[in-house]
Amino acid sequence: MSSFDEFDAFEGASLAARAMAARPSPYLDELNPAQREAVERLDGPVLMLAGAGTGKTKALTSRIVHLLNTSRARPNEILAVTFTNKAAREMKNRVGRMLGQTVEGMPWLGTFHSICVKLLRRHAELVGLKSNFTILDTDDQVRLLKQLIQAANIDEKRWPPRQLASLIDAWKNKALTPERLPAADAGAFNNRGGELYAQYQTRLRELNAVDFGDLLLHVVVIFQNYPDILQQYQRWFRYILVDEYQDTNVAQYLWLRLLAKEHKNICCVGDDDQSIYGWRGAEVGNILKFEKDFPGAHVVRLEQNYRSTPHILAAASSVISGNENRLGKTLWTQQEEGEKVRLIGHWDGEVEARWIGEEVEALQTGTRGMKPYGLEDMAILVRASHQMRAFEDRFLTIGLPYRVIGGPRFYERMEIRDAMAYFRVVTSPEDDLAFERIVNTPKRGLGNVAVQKIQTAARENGVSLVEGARLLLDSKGIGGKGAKELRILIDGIDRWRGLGIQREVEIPLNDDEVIDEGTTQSATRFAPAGDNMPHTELAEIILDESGYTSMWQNDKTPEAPGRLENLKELVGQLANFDNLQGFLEHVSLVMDNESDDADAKISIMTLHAAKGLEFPVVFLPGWEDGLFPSQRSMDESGLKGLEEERRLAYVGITRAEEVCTISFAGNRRVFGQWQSQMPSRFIDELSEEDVEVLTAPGIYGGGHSGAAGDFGSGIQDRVQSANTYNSPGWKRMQDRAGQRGLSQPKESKNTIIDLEAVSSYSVGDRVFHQKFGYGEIMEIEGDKLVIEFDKAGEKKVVAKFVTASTDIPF
DNA sequence: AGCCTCAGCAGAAAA
DNA sequence: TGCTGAGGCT
Repeated sequence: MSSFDEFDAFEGASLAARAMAARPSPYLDELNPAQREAVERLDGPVLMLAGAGTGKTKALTSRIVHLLNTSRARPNEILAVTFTNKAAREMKNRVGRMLGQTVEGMPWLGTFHSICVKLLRRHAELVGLKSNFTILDTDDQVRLLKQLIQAANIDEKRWPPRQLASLIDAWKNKALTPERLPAADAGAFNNRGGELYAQYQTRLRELNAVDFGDLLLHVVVIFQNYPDILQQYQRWFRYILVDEYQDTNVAQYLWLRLLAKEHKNICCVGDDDQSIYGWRGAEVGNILKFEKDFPGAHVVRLEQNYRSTPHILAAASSVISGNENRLGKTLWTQQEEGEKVRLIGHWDGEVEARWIGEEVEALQTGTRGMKPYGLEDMAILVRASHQMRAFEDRFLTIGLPYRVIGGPRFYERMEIRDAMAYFRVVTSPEDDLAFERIVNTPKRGLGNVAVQKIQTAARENGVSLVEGARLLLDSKGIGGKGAKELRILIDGIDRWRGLGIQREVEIPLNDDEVIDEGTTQSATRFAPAGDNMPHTELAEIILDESGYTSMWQNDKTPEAPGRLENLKELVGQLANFDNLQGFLEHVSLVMDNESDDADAKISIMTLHAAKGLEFPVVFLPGWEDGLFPSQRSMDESGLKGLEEERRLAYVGITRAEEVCTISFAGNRRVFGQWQSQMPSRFIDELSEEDVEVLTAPGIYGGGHSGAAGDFGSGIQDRVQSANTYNSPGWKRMQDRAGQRGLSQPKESKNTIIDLEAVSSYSVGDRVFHQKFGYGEIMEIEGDKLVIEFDKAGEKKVVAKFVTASTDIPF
């Protein structure tokens, strides 16, 4: 690592010749001067400091196009890394669009992890793996660690496997192998951390498996231990581009520095003000010390914002200016003035959700003196996911279509993981974790005792679990119904393996992947299915014959049909791959949960999930000290934590294009307990001239609600006794509250009563609801139905959200 | 083996 | 409050 200290000025001479063949570059005319500079300064280290909404992706993609257009590099000599598949996909698409062709020829544009998989498959043997290693996800990782903790006789109550998993993850993010682990770290986890980490790595090698952290770590280790291999890649990648540089961790940083050492043409794009993943190992320091790390670095600031109106931008700037360690940018815009950031306080979280629901409907019809907005133009961004529930409940009640972004990912669903485990058992004989997962799914009468026996048999003979099970059966070490079922399963696995047998052959790498010109490289790969059974068909056979499909067909829970749908989708996706192996890798690494559902719905998501997105209308609820900024974050990381929370606030505000509404509640129920809290300190930091304080009719407005009167005195008392809160927003709110405006009914007037939907039901009907499952109608009120759900209890739901059901109540 | 009850705990989350 | 996991009961 220290060998990096000299990173001298670049040499671009040999490349200048290539630039001779430059073609016209119309895309340059579409850039502003800063973007243009970032695109045209191709040689040497460049740091592109791109503020929110300043056309970062445009600059980045134009730069790639420019590299190709000026013949500085061939498509396969450009390394372009992103964090998410979504970002990689977008870059690919945009470059393709600009070039007017597909970018099949950019094999090194992808996520850190997908690129590392590619590298690691080539050199797996250097870290004791085979090139067809399995990639474990967090769940497998935790199950494995649990076994190790149990074997080490450690109380897993006091020392939970999850905790060890995150420790190991953190170490890998810092590029610490077990050997390099500092004593202080090794002493973590009841003094057994280092030991367990080493055992875990050994076990992974035995299973021919890696976890996500290994993908980077192994490659870094290979680069560090095999200079000749590193050199090959250093030479090959003439130009390196990195997106979201502020999110890189130590391992990624080392990886990049190693690769950039030869040509020194590295362009990192990022925004220190949007660094919100410190808890995930990201080092803001990486971007802050870029100029030191890469001497001669050129810094370009993109400061013209094309997204938000001036008030929104100014409010965001005023908040972020509270942070100390910043590189500093001044965002500006040419847009016209627009709305101020709107601020409103509520009595409690429920009132907040109700108010936002009504406000959304008002904005749809344009009754706020603004143009009407569609639901797809609006988003609610929360700090913690448990805040979402209040909105879901409310929106379900008033029949407002919404979509939650971020939930469980497709491949994290139980049925997908089960199906994949079956495929893994068939394709990788050593995959014990997969076998453990499916051995009793569906139920085969193979419980704990049976699995223990199989494990013992496997261990004693030094074979995999499948082989252990076979031996156990042959030696009659297991009997009864379980034995019969186990035999059927083992026979099934043998048969499926036979059906899907892939010819393992040496085939040359694709031309565009060749790294070292001159030598022909090849790798052991699985040939595309030729005379074998098509793998889609094989997949269906596995799922059917194992009884997995029928398990869900016989399942009566409301989720079952959806799960079968997902399985169908999974098999459908298979058609896009040459074989099961390729598919498994795709699912663990690439498959995400993007719903292409374009229906008009308001989006609900966390602030973290919102990074990179933008919406005309944004709601930012829950700005209360303790929730946002999060108490836990401040307790654990002190000022650093607070600054990251502040950046999160900045990210939130800058998602808004035209209307940004911040709100807080005086009281909130957290884990069933009522808590009252102060408005967020970030509210004080908003520049007064960019904020308009709203009062909620019907809440401040007096009238019938008992809570109305309480609000003023309750929160005021707390605020005055605390005597710390004197924000401009708060003072104005007090003034307004004194005025006692008009009272208005609390229920929305804009909900169109869909009597047609109601009239098709009567009391006693059985119905089905997407979220709550089956239930019976108890009462009909207007356009709403009171339904007693079998699982979820009594709920009031808008009629159009349920469908008639013919199922029999159990 | 599988259902049920009770205790414990609760964070943001890419690959 | 509501989910998860472990252990007890049938």
